[in-house]
Amino acid sequence: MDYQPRSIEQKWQQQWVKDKTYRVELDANRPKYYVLDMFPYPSGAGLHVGHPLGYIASDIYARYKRLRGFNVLHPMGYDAFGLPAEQYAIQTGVHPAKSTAANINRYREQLDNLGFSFDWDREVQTCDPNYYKWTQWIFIQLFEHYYDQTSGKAQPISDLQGIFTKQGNANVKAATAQETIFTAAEWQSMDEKAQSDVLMNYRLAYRTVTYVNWCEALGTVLANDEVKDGISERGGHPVERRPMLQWSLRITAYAERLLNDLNDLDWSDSMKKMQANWIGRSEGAQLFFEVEGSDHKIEIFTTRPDTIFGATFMVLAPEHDFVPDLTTPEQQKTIEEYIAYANTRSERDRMADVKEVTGAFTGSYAINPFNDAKVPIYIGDYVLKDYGTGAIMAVPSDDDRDNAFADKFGLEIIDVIDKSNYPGATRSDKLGIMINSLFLDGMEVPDAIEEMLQRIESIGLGKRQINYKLRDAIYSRQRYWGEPFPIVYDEKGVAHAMKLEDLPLELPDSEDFKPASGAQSPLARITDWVNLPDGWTRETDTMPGFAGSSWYFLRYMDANNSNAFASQEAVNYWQDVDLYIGGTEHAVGHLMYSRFWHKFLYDKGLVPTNEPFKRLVNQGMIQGVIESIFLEKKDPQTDLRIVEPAIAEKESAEGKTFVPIPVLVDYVTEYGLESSHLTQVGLDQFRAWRPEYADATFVSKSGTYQNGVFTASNGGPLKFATQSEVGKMSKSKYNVINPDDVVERYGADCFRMYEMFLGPIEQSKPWDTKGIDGVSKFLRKFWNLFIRNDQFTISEEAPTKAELKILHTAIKKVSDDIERLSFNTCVAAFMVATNELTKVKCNKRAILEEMVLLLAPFAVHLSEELWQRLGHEGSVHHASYPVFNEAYLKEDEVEYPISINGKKRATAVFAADASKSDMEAAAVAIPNIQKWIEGKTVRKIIVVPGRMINIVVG
RNA sequence: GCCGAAGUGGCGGAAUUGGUAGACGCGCUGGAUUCAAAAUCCAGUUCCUUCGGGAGUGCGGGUUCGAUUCCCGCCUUCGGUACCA
Repeated sequence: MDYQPRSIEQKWQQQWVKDKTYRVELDANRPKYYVLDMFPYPSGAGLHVGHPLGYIASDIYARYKRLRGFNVLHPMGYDAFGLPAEQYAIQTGVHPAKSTAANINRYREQLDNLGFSFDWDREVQTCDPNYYKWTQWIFIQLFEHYYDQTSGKAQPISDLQGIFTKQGNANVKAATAQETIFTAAEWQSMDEKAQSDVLMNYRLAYRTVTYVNWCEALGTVLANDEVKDGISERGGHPVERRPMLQWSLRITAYAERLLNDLNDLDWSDSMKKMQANWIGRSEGAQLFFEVEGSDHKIEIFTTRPDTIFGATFMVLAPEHDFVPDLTTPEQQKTIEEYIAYANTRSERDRMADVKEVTGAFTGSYAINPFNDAKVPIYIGDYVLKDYGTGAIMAVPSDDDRDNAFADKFGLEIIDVIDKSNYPGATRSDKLGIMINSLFLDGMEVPDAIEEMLQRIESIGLGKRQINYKLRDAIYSRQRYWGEPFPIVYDEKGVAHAMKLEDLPLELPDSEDFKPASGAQSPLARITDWVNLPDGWTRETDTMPGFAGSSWYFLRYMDANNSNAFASQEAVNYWQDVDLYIGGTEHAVGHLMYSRFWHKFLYDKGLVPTNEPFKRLVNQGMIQGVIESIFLEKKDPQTDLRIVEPAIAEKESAEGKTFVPIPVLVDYVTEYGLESSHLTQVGLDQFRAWRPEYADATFVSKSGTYQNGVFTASNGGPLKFATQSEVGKMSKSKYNVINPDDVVERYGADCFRMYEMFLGPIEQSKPWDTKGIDGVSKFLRKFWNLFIRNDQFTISEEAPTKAELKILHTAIKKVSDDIERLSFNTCVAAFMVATNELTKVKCNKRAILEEMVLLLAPFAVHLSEELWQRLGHEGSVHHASYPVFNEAYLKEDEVEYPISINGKKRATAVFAADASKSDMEAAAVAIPNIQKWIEGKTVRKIIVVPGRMINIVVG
């Protein structure tokens, strides 16, 4: 009766589906627990062994909580709208709906293979109209609300219209782009279009012209978090800044709450820091500089009002509205040339040479409000249009960039801070004593900042202000495969939200999904869909990838509800996510947007909690080994074997350099692979293919490779040498390992436990099958505890004290470690217990039954099989967790390590209740210890009961 | 540059509150079993050693009876971020 994982696993997987074992219902009598995984984007490549790492961890935790009596919500779904499916469609002509459905099926098979306890009745797919109906609905809610700073929450736009009609906007404190103040009479005299334009400045979902990240290759705009290093995160295409009419979400209205509420979350510090950095709060002053000979007042933001006497010039962003007016005729040409130059620079170019400052003089001068000094006004692209006010006062003495700019243009530098008391302080540190600053002279910098803030406010020059790096989220995509906007425009171009009863607005089925050149969405070409009666038209952009994922965790609570995004009963019961497991790559995108939407729904009273994810854990990546092979040759001169690493070149500032490869291994024999598993990736370099990609043929300068034989063009013997490095698992590196293959060979229980055994869940580590045999051996050993003479045999005898100790040590260790998500040490604890039980030949029900329960969250199939063989009717996964009893761990005697000056020299066994003085005396008497004390004075003896004894001699 | 995390045997890693450093597993060595191999089982496995002992958790210092753990200063690696005024 050998352990046969595959047949056991298939049997139970089918049984669980039949019995709906993992179905979960709202049950007000039981406490809830919500364990969530970040749902996957179903890509064409399928799951590799890295994906399930987090899913296994969350599954173990969910099962543990279930055994502990919680009503556990543990769902799964698919983030199914988005760019990759569409890119694939464009390349192959396969409709995204088709390829997405096929990918989802494949993911489901792979997931099912691993024995997860998901309640599939709650599955969501973001591309399903029944789902995105509510994505559209939430968007409409955002559209129909504004952020009222007085009440500190979102309020209906209709309220705002009421206020405007009665009193204008002067007293409204709101997150808005509206600058002009109007009276009630003025509001009433506006036509519908004008009123709608004003309201747009208040709505949480609004449409306006903004500078956006335009990606020509993808034919769409991207959100800030979808752009990395000036290129698109998806595909790596160049991105440029461009003004376009776009939908945006006013996430900045929630910046302060998004920042403050991080404090109460059980997230890693680094994750909180990442979000805090992204929000980027800074305190300072907003103030105005007058311009000589002009009515314009330049508004600036500064965190260093103390340095204003050192402000020797000003810099505006090249796109700043005042630039044309401030440019003098003499400087016209220079400025135009500079703006043209700035426009040609892509984001990537700009980032590539950050150290290089560029700019141009407008010819105009501003007046320093505190000393009436005339300071020249420049433009420069190191000043960003959309941060602060797009204009700065430049203080070259205390800011590195301003300093570089002053150097380049030969501008005056006035020292205003004496840093001599602070050696090592850098230019931008807020340290030192004010000089050359009239009334500030002699003050410390922090005091000077406060003094200036007060003066600025008291003379009405400006006010204190808080600025955020966080920008509003650009919400339009000029793509096909996304949620259509539930927005229609009337003949005057006024945007109207669709009514709930008309939702979902389904994505029209079209084969014409390629992005258009220019900024037109593919939907714009489906004219009979776009054009409505009476000259009304539909919005043709679609929503971005983060739309559907910003609220999916709420839908799981009541996934099939057609009257609401989820019933209030369900939302009030399930509340929020207790444990959320997923990758760090979503640190600022998905996690920020979800928190924003959740807070908005909270303001509306639609969800009971202020934050969606109480505890967040980021699982590490499982990396692959990237194996490269080099040709090994004989050097004709020295007759030594050499490796020619023609491809191992490094590009650096000095040009290309070649790196010698130290490894000399005959790949073919060493790894037992066949040479047909090689493919050429460079002149003399090959990559090790997995068997499923076989059939390589190539011709190179060095020779010809065909049918597994390499013939060198210059004759001579050839071998392969390999070099390996650790990196991301990716199809292009031929290092993807499919979990199905591992499961086929070792079983799903072994795969699950091995992934956990690899190391801490939060750590990244390379996949390495070397250790899997250890886990496989353990499972067989555990199974064998139940087998005597090839028969399933269980003894009803009462357990011994020693056996109970083994069991309860395991119960304590495993449950403590599960609580702190330390699954690798859980597996070790199971191994220890199993080894010990094997040693004492224990097959008693009283012990093994509890062990099966303990193991159930990990080896989900094996434990179910054993549970049944032990004679139980229901599923082990609906049983209850073993109860730990401290009494079984109590020892009569304790072994103490005895140290001399902190170094262990001997051990001694004492009764558990031995007194300190007895132990001291006995310890000193031990011969081995005597030897060390001899000729020295015992100064002190420290006895930590139950722990150790330390003798201090001198 | 800034922010964050981490450096422990041949390898993955353990040590939860400052208390026996190296649990557990892989690998390796020796043995049993076998015609033989696989599998299994048993023993050993941080390094050095004159076999008394000595050294040892990235490096240098400090606090402590006692430091992988706390403090100060460095080094390295990996993530994040980047003209944010």
